[in-house]
Amino acid sequence: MKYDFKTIETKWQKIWDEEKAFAAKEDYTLPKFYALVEFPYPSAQGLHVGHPRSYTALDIVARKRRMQGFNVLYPMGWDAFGLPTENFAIKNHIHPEIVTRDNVAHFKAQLKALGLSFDWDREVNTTDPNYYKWTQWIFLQLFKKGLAYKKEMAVNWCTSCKVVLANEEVVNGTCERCHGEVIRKVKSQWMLKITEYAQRLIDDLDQVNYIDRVKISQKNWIGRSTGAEVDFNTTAGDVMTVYTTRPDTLYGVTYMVMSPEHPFLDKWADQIKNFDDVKAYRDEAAHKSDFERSELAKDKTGVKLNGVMAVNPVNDTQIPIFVSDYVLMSYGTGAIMAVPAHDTRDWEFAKKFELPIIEVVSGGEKSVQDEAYTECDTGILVNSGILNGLSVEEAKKKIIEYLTEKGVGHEKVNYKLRDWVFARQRYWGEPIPIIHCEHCGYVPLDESELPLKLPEVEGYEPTEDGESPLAKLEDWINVKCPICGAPARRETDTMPQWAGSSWYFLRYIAPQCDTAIAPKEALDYWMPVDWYNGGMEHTTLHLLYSRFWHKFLYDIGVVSMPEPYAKRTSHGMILGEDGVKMSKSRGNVINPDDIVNSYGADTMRMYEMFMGDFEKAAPWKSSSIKGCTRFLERVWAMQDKLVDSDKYSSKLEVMMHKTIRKVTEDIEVLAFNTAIAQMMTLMNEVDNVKSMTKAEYKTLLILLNPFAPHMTEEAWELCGFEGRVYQQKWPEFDPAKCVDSAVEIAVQVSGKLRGRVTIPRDCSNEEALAAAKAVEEVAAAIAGKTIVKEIVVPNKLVNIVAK
RNA sequence: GCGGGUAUGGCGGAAUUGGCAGACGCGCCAGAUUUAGGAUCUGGUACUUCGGUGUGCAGGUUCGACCCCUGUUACCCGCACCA
Repeated sequence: MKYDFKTIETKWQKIWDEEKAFAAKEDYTLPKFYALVEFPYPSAQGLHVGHPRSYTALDIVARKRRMQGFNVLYPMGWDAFGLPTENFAIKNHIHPEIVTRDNVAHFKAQLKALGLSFDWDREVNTTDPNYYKWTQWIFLQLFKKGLAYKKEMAVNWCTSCKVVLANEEVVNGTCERCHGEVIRKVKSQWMLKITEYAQRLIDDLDQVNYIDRVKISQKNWIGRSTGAEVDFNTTAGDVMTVYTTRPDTLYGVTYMVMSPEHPFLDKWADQIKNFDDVKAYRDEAAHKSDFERSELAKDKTGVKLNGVMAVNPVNDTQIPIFVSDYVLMSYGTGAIMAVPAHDTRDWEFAKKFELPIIEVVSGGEKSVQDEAYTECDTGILVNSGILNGLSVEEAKKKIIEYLTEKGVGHEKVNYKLRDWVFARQRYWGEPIPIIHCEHCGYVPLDESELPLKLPEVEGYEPTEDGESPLAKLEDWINVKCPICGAPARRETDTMPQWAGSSWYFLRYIAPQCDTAIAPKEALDYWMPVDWYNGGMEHTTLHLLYSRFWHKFLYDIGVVSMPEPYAKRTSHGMILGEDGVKMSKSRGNVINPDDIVNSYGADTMRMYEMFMGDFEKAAPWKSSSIKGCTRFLERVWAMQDKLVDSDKYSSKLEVMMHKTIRKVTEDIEVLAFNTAIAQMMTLMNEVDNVKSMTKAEYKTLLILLNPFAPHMTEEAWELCGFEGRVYQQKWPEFDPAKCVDSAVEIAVQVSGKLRGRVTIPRDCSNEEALAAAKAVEEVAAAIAGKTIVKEIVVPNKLVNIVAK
């Protein structure tokens, strides 16, 4: 009988819906398993073949867990706020809500066609007011705890579109859309104090099971460093504090550098004799984009301050101060001490401005006049007063003690992590529930007024001066201050797209709940997420933001554990057939609908799981798909040829146990390709022995069900087996039955393979050696030689070393 | 520049983590079936001058190295003057 995937797949998808086969149960006495995949942004392009790679992988895990007796929560939703939808709305004058609704419907149909076992009753959508009510609620809690605040921030400003751009929209220093000039402009923005959680975000990584490279990228992004803050007196009177990771090189400081944005510059305007030059330099720097400023290859530029000098606290030497844009206001104190002998950037600057270079750590290969000696951990301090003769490590310790004692410095930890800019001047995002009153400042909306719904607007374009389109709605903006009743104005910025995805996994637990994110009891039962899979592109920001919010919710008692995800894995990207990233412009995009239509969902799932190492990028290969179809059809065709027995046959028993073990274990480590290979090997073996019992077939259908759920259910039903496959118990293997009674071992002579011999498993070393020496080629190779050593690796190989 | 990753047949990839390199699949070759093509089935398939040689390259450790060590090259991803 031909396998008609179209009819069969639709049939089973309908049955699963009707039977609510994959609904998570609200029985908190059962062992639970929460499987999570990143919810997609429902773009107009529809599903990408990359999405099902992740979804199918955890679908396999979820289906297996259900058969292993777990109460499984495997949900899906939509991260639907965002720019592409808004841009589409602007261009076509269609409400983003309608665009979103259509895109979601399309995505959902595509996902359903793949037979993924999501619990669709728990679908969430970040743009649903019942959802973003709680996004806004969390923001209010952050605000009340002082973790949300407003700050003047430099933003990317397109001078021709007159709009604020996100960093991702700035390409090579120009606007992504119009290629106009992008400059930095100061704007007052909502910020979240994620930096307050920096240390905990590092420390708690020890509690979770993330793949190493994810932990490493989290740590690198947070960028913790230890060093010291050192106070330098200046002839202007003010104390200039710098941050350094190398306080041991303090005697090598030959000048100082301030960031162009440093507030002391204006303060010293009268004392700086060349203030006009300084001001000109600062203005120039302000007009440079981030890209221009950070372009690595560029020359160091700067202006020396005439009339103000700094004083080195360790030797009272007067040194010049420069202003240069290689020093960032946003890190450390916005000013540095320059040690050209031991820092490449300082060295370049010193060479250009002909400043002295003093070696304070000896041991470099070249003179410090020719090259900065930066990797000097093993060096010895010289020209350094009280530090002379010490190692770098000792010198750091001693100088910090010295500075602390004198009251001019102390040890200091710094992080690269910045506070999170939590505002966009856009329409299609969650309104920020804050009212600004002249008298009372920023006043939070009362929680009873949540959700603060997005009002209707005429157009979705930002205003002339870059404000959100909400700024045009005078009726909506003008409200009374909730505290004093005076006229006040609503915040018109909206939240960034990251907001909704920072806590969505909590909402799946009770998507309809209108009194809380979810009942505490339910949160305590389901959290943490047991297994979260997603792309490498989200391993820094999304993971960090959501961990931060979760820790905050833990601090205020909403959730009971500090980390949201017990385990995090990452899938590799699916590349085009040409081995490069799929993109419309390259024309190498594969549409998942086409694959499902011509091969069926089961083949599509199998292929994506079989195509390569799950964690690595893999190129799509249309010609390889049929291997999976062939395998499924071979399994399908077996149903008419079964031997009526409820036992494993002696011929296949070992193979069955081996297969159960391999599939069971491989799914746990995301090795789907080898799990499938093992089932293929089993089918090859069935061909060899020319028979398969009903018991063997049943086991195979269960093992294969998570991968190819439709075909296996249909075959199960046609065979007249009881119930559904998804209701079966996951098969168990007996380790003792996974081994053959005889093994073929390799025989080497002096490390070279000379033959093979079959011996009984677990036989003695003597027996193995005797059998090995009896092999013709081996005997020939050792004839006339002295045997120096004999190595026996039980059940694997014999190595005879002969001279 | 810094951080992370990768390198194995014609191709995608396996290899119990120091013990038979190339599982499984694609492709290809031959045969069967077929008017033919397609589909399906069976067998073969790293290279080889048949001595051997082979896991990017050069060394090292070991009875034994895709695996460990040292050096090196190429490519991919992320970050970008973080003092």
